[in-house]
Amino acid sequence: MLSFTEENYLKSIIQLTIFDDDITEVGVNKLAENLGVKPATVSDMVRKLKDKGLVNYQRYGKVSLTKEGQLKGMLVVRRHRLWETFLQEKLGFNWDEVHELAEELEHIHSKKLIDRLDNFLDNPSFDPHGDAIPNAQGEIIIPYRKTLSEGEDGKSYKIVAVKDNSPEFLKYVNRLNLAIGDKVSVVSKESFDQSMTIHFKDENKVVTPKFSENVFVVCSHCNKAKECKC
Amino acid sequence: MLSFTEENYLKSIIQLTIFDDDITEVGVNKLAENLGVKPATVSDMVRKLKDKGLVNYQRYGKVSLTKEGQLKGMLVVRRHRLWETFLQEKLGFNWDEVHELAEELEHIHSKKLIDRLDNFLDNPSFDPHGDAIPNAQGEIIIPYRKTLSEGEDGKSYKIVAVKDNSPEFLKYVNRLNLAIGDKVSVVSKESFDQSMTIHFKDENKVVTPKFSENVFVVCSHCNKAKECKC
DNA sequence: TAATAAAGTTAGGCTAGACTAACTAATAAG
DNA sequence: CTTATTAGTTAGTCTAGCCTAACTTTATTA
Ligand SMILES: [Mn+2]
Ligand SMILES: [Mn+2]
Ligand SMILES: [Mn+2]
Ligand SMILES: [Mn+2]
Repeated sequence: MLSFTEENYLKSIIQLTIFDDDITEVGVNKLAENLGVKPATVSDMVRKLKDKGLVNYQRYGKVSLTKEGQLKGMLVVRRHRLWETFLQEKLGFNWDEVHELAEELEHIHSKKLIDRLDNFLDNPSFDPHGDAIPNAQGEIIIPYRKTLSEGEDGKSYKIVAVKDNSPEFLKYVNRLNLAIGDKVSVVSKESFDQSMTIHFKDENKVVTPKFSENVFVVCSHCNKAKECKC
Repeated sequence: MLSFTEENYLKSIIQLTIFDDDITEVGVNKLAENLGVKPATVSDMVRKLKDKGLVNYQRYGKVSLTKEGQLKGMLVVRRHRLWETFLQEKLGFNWDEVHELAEELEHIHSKKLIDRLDNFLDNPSFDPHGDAIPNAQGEIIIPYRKTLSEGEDGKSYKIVAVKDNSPEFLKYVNRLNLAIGDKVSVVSKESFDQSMTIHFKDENKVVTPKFSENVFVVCSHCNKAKECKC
């Protein structure tokens, strides 16, 4: 049975590799920063995880997940995202509140509990932030999405997810009166500073790249990001 | 913020004092046994809890809860019993499975979460084992109950709770085909070994004191344990 | 290619929460 | 009232997970 800490390491490695544009390995310093600990601490732990067969690693090398490490990590992600969904769907929490609570709930191990929760929620495919929920086998299908910042002038998009999950960002999205599923069209892009004018709900608004780079979209007509010929 | 361990100590002290026939203090050895650790460990921790103002204690003395310790402990009990209720009511777990899971869930602190859970469950008064659920202020009303072993010949009772919460005991109750809310009448008591013949669902069955001492009942007519004149 | 910077490791130390072994205080029995 | 028993404490040790400071390896850049 893995400790909270070990699970958080695996989850962090997943975020920095599998979930980050198909990079397959990550350095100790980056991992340390992501986990909010010092590199020295990660050095130790990563050796421990290697001894347990959860990561591939050798001195001065990069870290990646083994098959088993990935499975265990994905199950943490599964629990996290199912609890987030529960908190929003059943207890009425806002999408900017669920992450923090899920950080605790994700460490409750019972497979039976989590599979029943899944069922209770009608086997959701996505969490409140639009992120895919891994299945009970730890498999995940991440649909291809692009960021709003990649959008083209005049085209219409549907918001499917957000990259940044911080309460600050999510509350800003709330204030803009936008949510997952909403449609926005790109009016114009300013090449000087990457600011963008977008149109939604009968209004034009200017957003910074900090916003548009953190919003995932697909074509509002064909629901695709790649290979859209609309 | 209290650690898991500290919370477990407070909960344990509650169980051994407030919930155990109004005894008000408990010794280090008993506490150690209840927590599954050695007395030396408890000696240390109890001093720490005293320094934090959560227990009354002095060297070689007994341990009891301060006002604050009792409040904090009762909130753990509240969380425990609400999660047990959730697991049974919403996720369809059996009453013999919920305790173990609640042991983990009870340590998730968010007040907002637990109050919303309470609301989601329609503010239940009792958990799956018939135990009262403390309110958000840590107050609890424990109705007066007697054990089936105290029952009188020929009288009819309603099962309101169980004392032993172990899966073994609860599964035995299941096999007897009994549950909270069921009516049983006492046919006869054997003074030699305290065995009891009880009648329910058109059947007579003999039960040992190990059973009858762990089942709480009230009069099936007036719903009282004390002052019943039926 | 040599110097410098960045990345990563090691050694030693800290705290929480557990343990064992040896001790001391309180209580019960004779 | 003295002794034996039980209850409780202390000292020292261990592990997990963190830290800092000093060091080493790898990568970058002149
Ligand atoms: Mn999250
Ligand atoms: Mn999420
Ligand atoms: Mn319980
Ligand atoms: Mn219970």
